[in-house]
Amino acid sequence: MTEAPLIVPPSAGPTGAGDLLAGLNPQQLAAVTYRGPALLIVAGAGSGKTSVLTRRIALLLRQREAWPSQILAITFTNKAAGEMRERVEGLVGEAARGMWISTFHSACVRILRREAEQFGFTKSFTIYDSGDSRALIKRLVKEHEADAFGMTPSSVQSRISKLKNELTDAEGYARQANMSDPAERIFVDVFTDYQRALQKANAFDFDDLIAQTVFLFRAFPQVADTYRRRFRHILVDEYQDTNHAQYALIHELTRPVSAAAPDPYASNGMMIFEPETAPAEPGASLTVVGDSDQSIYAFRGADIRNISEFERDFPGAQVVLLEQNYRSTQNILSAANAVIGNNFDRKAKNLWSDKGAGDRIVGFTGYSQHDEAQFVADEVEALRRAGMPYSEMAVFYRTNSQSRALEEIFIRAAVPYKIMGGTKFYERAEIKDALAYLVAVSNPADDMSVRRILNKPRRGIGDVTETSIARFAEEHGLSFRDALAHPSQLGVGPKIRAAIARLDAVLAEATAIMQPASGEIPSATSVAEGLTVLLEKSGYYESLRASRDPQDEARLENLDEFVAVARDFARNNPEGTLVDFLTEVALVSDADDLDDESGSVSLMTMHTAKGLEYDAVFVTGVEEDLIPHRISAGEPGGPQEERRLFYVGITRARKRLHLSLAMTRAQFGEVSVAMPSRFLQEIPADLIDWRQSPGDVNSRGGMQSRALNARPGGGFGGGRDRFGVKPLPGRDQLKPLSTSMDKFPNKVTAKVRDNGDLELTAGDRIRHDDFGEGRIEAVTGEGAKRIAHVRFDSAGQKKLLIKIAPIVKL
DNA sequence: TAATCCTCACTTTTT
DNA sequence: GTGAGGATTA
Repeated sequence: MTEAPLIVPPSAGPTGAGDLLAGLNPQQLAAVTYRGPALLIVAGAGSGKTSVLTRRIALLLRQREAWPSQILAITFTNKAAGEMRERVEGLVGEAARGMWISTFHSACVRILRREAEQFGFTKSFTIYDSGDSRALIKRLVKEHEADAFGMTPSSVQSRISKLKNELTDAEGYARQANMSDPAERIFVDVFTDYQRALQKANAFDFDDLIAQTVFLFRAFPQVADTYRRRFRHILVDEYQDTNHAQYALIHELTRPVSAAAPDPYASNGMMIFEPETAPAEPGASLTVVGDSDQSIYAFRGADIRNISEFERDFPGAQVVLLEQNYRSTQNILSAANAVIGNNFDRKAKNLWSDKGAGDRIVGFTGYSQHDEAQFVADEVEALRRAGMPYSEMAVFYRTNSQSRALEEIFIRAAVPYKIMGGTKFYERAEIKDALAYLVAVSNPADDMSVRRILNKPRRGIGDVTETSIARFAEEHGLSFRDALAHPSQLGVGPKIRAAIARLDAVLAEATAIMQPASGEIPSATSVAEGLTVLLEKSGYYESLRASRDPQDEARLENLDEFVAVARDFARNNPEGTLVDFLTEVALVSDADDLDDESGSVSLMTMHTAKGLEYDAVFVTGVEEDLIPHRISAGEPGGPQEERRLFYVGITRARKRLHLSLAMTRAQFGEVSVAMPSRFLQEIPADLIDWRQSPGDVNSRGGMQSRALNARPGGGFGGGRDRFGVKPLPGRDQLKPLSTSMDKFPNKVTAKVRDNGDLELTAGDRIRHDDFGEGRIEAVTGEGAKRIAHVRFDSAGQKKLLIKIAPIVKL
C-alpha cells in the first residue's frame, strides 16, 4: 500500500483530493489521511466525526487506494448507514457503488444468507426479534418449570443474550456452570432447547446474527478468508458501543489471510489455486471511531474496553484525538466538560469551541411534572416567536413514561410535537401478525409464526387443537405448517377442521404468488399482493372491520401502512424477494424514521438522542432517582454511565440548553418528593441562569428547603445558593417567599375538560383555571383543533387548544 | 374457547 | 396510573 501524501494540491487532476481535505483542522486531516493497519479516532461530541469518516472513505476511493467492494463500513443504525452512503456518494458519486455500508447485523445477515447451507440453515432463515425470542423462551421456561427457580422469560432472555454477546454458547456455558445447582441445570436446559428450537425453525435471533458469523469464521477459515481478502478497509463507527461478539467479528475480519486459497472475488469466479508459497495477505486496515464518554449501552453488553484497550489489541495503532467541537457554544461545552470530568478512569479530553460563550443555560424548577412541562411549552413558544423552527427543538427525558406529562401540556398548548422511539411500528401486535403470515410462507419450518397466526383472527382454534396439530406433526415427521394440510387426520371437530383447511389454503395461495414452485421469478409487487391476499382471505381484515373496539381502526390503518411499506419496497427493490423484504423489516427499527418531521418539536429519551443535534435542547427531569436513575445505583459502573447519558443529552444542544426538574413527581400512581440531581451541582453555578431554582420552590410553604437540606454540607454560600441564585433580600429563607399564586403563574394542574364548541373571537376576555384572566388575541385552526392565542394578565402569552382548555368566557 | 376480572411490576434498548 | 398477562368464570 502506498503512503498517501498528507497534502494534495487542489489542482491535482481527476484524482485530486483538495476538496476532500478542505476546511479540516489538523487533527481531522490526520484522521482522514493516515494510512496504516489500525487507526482509532477519538471523536468528542460534535467534533465532525461523520465528516471525517466519509471523507476518509471518499479519499480511499478517489485516490484509487481501494475499490468500493473492498470497503466495509459499519454503523449501528440503518439510518446512520444510509446517511453515510449518501454523503460518500455526494463526494465521489458513482464510484461509491459496491461498498458495504451497513449495520453489524445487516452485514452478518448478508454473510449468513450466503453461507447458511454450510451449517444447517437455509438461505431463507427467519430473523427473530427480541419479542419473538421472548415468546419462544417463555414457552420453554414453562415447559421446564423454570419459573419455580425464579426465572422469568425476560430474565432468561437477557442472560442468554449476555452470554451470546460474550460468544458463549449453551455447551460452553454448561462446561463451566455449577451443575449441582438445579437452577443452573434448568437454565442450561432452557438455553440448549432454545438454541435447538432456533435451529429447527431455521431462525437466528439478533445476537446469533453476530455470534454465529463469528463461529462460522472460526469453524470455516476458508470462508473467513474469502471475506478477509475482499474487505481491505474496515471502518467502524460508534466503536464504544460494540460488544464482545462484535469486537471478535472485527478481529476475525482483520486477521491476515491465513493460507493460500482460492479467491473467488479476484478471479472472476474461476477457481484458481495459487501456489502454496503465495505470500499471505496482511490483515485489512481498520479504522474505528468512538468516544468513550458517550458509551451509554453497557447495559446491553457494550464493552467500553473495546475502545479503551484498542491500542493494546491492535499494536501499532495510531490514535487521533478530535477535541474541537463545531456544534455547541462554549457555555454548553463547559457544562458538559464539568459534568463528565467527574467520571474517574477516563482519558482526559477537553472539548472546546470557537463559537463564543453563547447564552447561559436556562434552569427551571417546577412544582410538578406538569408545571415543568408548562415551562418547556412556554419556552418552546417563546423560541418559536423568536424565529426558531419547532423542528430545531428537542425535549429529552430519562424514561419513556415522562413523556406523558409533556404530551398532555403540549396538546393543550397546541405545540406540535413528535415522539421518537417509543412503541415501535414493527412491534405492534397487528404488524407482528401480518409478519407472521409472511414468515409462515417464507420459512414454513418456523413453527412460532404458524402458531401465532393459527387463531388470528379467531377461528375457534385453541390450545387443545394447537397441541393436537403439534402432536400430529411430531408423529408424522412434518413441520407444524405442513400438518395443517391434513385437517381430517387431526381428530378435531368439523368446524375446526374447516377452519384449518381454510388457513392452509390461504397460505398455499399466498405461497403460489410470492414463491411460485415453478421457479419463475415472482413479480416485484408479489410481496404486497401476497400480503393483501393473506390479510383479506384469512379474515384478518374482516375481523378488524367488524370490531367495535376503536383501537381496531388504528390497527387497520397500521396494516394499510404496512402494505404501503411492501409496495415501497417493491418500487425500491424491483428484484426484491419475500426474504429480502422480511430481512429489511427485521433489521429496520423505527429509530430509522427519525427524520425530523419539519415543524414539530421532537420528544425522545436521552438514549435515542445520541447522534442527533438541535438548536435548542430541553433536558427534563434532572432529578435524583431519574438521572441518575434509581436502579443504576446498584449496578457496577451504573452512576458513571448515567453521567455519560446526561453528558450525551447536554452535548446535543447547539445554541440553547434548558435543564429542568420538578419538586414533586407522580410515579407509579403516587406523588413523591424529588430532589435535584447531583449532576446539576457539577455544573458551575455561573453557567446557569435559574428562572426558578430549587431553592425558590422549596422556600415556599411547608416543605421548604427539604431538597437542599437533605444534603449535608449543602446550603448557601457567598450570598448565592449552590444553584447560583441570590436569596431574596430581607427575607428569611425558611419562611414562605410568597403564599399567593402570582409568583407561580405557571402552576398547572392536569385537568381535562370538553368545551365543545365554545365560541371565541379576538378581543374576548377569558378566565383560565391555572393562568387566571387574559385576553384573546387571535383564534386559528378548525374544529377540534381551534387554537386560542391568549395574552394572560400575569402568565404571559400562551396558545390554548380551545376544546380542552379549562377556560370560561367572561 | 372466549370474555372478564385481577394482580403485578414498573430504565435505558441503535439490531 | 397503566397496561400486560394470568387466572377465573360463563
